[in-house]
Amino acid sequence: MSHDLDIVDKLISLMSSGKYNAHDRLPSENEIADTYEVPRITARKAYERLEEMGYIYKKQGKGSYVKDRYQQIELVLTGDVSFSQKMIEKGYDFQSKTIFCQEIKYNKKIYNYLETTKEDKIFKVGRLRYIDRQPIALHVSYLAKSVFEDIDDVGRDITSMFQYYHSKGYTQFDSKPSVLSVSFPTASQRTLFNCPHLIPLLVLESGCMDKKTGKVLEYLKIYYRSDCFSYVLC
Amino acid sequence: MSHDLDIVDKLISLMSSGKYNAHDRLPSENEIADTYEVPRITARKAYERLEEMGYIYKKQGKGSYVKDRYQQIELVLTGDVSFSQKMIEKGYDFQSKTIFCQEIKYNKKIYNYLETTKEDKIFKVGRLRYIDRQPIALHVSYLAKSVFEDIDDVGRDITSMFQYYHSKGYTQFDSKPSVLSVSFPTASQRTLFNCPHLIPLLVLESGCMDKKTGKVLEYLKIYYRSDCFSYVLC
DNA sequence: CACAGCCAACTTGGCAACAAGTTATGCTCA
DNA sequence: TGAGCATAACTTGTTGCCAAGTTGGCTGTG
Repeated sequence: MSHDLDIVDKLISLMSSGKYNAHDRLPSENEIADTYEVPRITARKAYERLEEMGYIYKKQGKGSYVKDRYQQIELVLTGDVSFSQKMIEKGYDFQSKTIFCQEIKYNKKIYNYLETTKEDKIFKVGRLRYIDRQPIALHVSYLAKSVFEDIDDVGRDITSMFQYYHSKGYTQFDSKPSVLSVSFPTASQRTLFNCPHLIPLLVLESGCMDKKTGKVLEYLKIYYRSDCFSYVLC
Repeated sequence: MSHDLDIVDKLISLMSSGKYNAHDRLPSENEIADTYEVPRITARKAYERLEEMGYIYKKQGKGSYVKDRYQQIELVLTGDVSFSQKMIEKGYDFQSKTIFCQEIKYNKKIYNYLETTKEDKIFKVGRLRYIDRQPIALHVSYLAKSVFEDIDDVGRDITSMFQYYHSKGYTQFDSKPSVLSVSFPTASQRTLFNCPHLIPLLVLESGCMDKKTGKVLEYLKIYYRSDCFSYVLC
């Protein structure tokens, strides 16, 4: 017991065990250094990590405090029902905001996925999802202009993707296989989510097809703050 | 562009874009400090973070180098087929080692899940999974002694859980709903996985029931190194 | 020329001293 | 007595210096 990561573990277990509660003041860096018999710099590093992991916040001249962790929202990972509908059904204070709609430069993977050619244009539509006014998920939909002619005009006004599909005459859908992975937020994602760097994001890649024709309508990438959710598979 | 996290982002994008490849030597801390016009301590912090995220390794007196990232193994998240079978079918160099089998102290959640009482004993069986000799997943099975009388004797010899079930007369199974979450490894998990602290773990909680009687046989918790896998949902 | 050894110029690692911010106490003065 | 200000004792934040490790080139010697 001497490395800073050991102290991180220790403090996390003390916080989750209830020894320290939300907004409690933690021991000062010097106290930590004394109790664990390490130089202050080690105690300090431990606190810096905890801050980046979203467990604590610090106030210069005052001390370090336990952060209020977000509630764990149960999220069912299936493609059939829209995200907003799921959230509203569960009774959450849900909001959604479309934050961008812009053309992307050529990208082999996405163009192949949408079964389109280099001559086509593809737009990405970003929608930020809020629960209790906190941004907790980012949906990025990639749509081809050859399929959705007016996407560059109306993209920023889309609130529900399914509604938009309906207005284009697509009424029944198949979901393509979903791929899950974990990543860390980039600078812009950190800004959007207003979150520390070391909060991992759960990334869900999927797609949507028209059931009748089999045409690929959308390539979808969803980024979830992993500290806000637990995910239920069926 | 001045914070250490911005430099982390920048370097990650340079590495993934192919500007720096595996085992390439990265600019020294001082060079980073000069190019981004920050004090060396900032450059240093950025490198420390990258090291803990598993992107780079450092050699004192020599420099910092790009780490060989693990291949992404596609893992299908369904409870029907055993983990080892899936891996072997895909042609991976797969190994499994049972590393512990011990009684746990009373824990309400697990006891309830296994539908047993405080008088019962519950054992946890830990199996570490290797691919290409690298530990990449930890399976922890919780089994009740009332269901598996000889678990404390033979627990350490179990290689396949399904085989063990068969030997007890259970032949057909139902999988309970799976819950997914993300966490960071504890000290012991870090030792087992031989990994830096900031590699997130994907945690899959599930259970196994006997199809005929509906009896809950097992509470299962699987920890996957998130940097080794991409997960496919069906 | 060949080779051994030394030294200088890099690298990362660690730490101590100082800076800045906050608070509480106690002193001064009306 | 009471209000206000100075100060001391904490807190976290920052920086710069030196130690330790590695490399490669230069130099002296056979």
